[in-house]
Amino acid sequence: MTSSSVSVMLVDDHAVVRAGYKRFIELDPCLKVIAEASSGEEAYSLLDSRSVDVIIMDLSMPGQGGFETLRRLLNRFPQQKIVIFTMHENASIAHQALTLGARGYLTKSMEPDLIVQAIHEVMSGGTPVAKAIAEGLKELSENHLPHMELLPREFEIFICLANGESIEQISDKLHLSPKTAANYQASIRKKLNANSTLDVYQYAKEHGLLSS
Amino acid sequence: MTSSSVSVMLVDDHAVVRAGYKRFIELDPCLKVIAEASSGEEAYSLLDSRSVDVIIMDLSMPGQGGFETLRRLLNRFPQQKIVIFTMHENASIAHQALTLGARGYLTKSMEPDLIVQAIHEVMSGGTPVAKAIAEGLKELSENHLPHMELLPREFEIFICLANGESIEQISDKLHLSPKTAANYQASIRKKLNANSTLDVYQYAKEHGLLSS
DNA sequence: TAGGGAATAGGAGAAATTCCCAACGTGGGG
DNA sequence: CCCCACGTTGGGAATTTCTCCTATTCCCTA
Repeated sequence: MTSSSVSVMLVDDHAVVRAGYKRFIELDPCLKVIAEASSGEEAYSLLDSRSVDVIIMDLSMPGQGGFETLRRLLNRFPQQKIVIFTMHENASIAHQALTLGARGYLTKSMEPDLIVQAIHEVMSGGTPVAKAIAEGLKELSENHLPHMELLPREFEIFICLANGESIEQISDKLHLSPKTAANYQASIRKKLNANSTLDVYQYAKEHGLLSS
Repeated sequence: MTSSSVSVMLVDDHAVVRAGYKRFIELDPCLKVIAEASSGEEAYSLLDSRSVDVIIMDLSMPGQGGFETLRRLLNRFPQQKIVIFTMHENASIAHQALTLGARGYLTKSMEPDLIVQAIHEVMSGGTPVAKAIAEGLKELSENHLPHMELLPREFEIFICLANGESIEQISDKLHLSPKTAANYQASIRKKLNANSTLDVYQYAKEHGLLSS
């Protein structure tokens, strides 16, 4: 069971959105929103003067963004419970956030009462993750990321593709028949579960595989 | 018509966010939120049974997206006052929305009380636009970027493409023949001087036109 | 009321993609 | 030493997608 009173800080750059959280969170008498911040920097300095049990934080914020904020907060306050609450329905992003130390990953499309529930879960040591995201995370299975099973040449061509090079440019550069390059592209897409050039690009980007 | 009482409908896919609007809007006794919808389709059907003075609508929504919703609503109810309220701080997007017939363009980073003020402005025939956006619009009319000469429909599809949606997804979402969507893609690529999906994506990214 | 621009979509040919399969080398295990 | 497994390379054929052109419809405006 949870403690009698849980203090919460909201971090979101949109005042209107914070008001939305707040309304739902305060429906639960155990929860108290005792601070709000509209940026990572603000959250950071607020924590100097008062501590809170849980921080609910958006990822898309002006300034140095959500990830950097998360990193800094946890660097200074390693035990701080921080739950991400964002519009990004993306398992790779969630994975990154959780790897950095977030204690939960909720999305704005969730039913509001699940948010309250999630706060209690965090307080009792759990790591609430939005259902759709949890499924995505499972698929990703860290040890066996899709791009790990690309053959050497496939990987090489994958990087070219992710950098926006065309089949023709690649086949030219690597002295391959355009056919071969196209065949590689097909098998790469299959292994990465990508249906388009953009998917390939985004896969690479999400996994930090881009040269640029 | 004096604003003794103004009826408002909120359209946003995030319940939590709607709660935020609502709290602020209802601080003004003249304004009454009499309906909420979480999608364009829902808004559309709600309007069959009741009319409202002003619709406050987000642009990023699942299903048929904000632009398509705007287009359809105004097609059916040409006089309907619709104000966009979104996180997109981008003048190009605002320009498109206003061209389609939106009566205002507000952003979620605005001071909440300005939203209330903007509703009154719309009721008296004005077109409230977030300050930063208004400045951006001015600049846009002075410069001339390739994407400015995309037709409304082209622009809409361009945004979809830049977000990685396939021709099939787009034609499905917008109720177009795949042929039509493909044709749009061709003319978009021509106008933007892009040769691939990735080029389109990168153009959008460089100009801050992406949803994510 | 005629004209023009926008939206929609079909057709034909070109291009890209996919899937299947074949050839070739190389290196390690029998 | 030989053979086989596997990575690499690409051809062929069927399929899908893309491009360019054209046509239709609708709506707005002069």
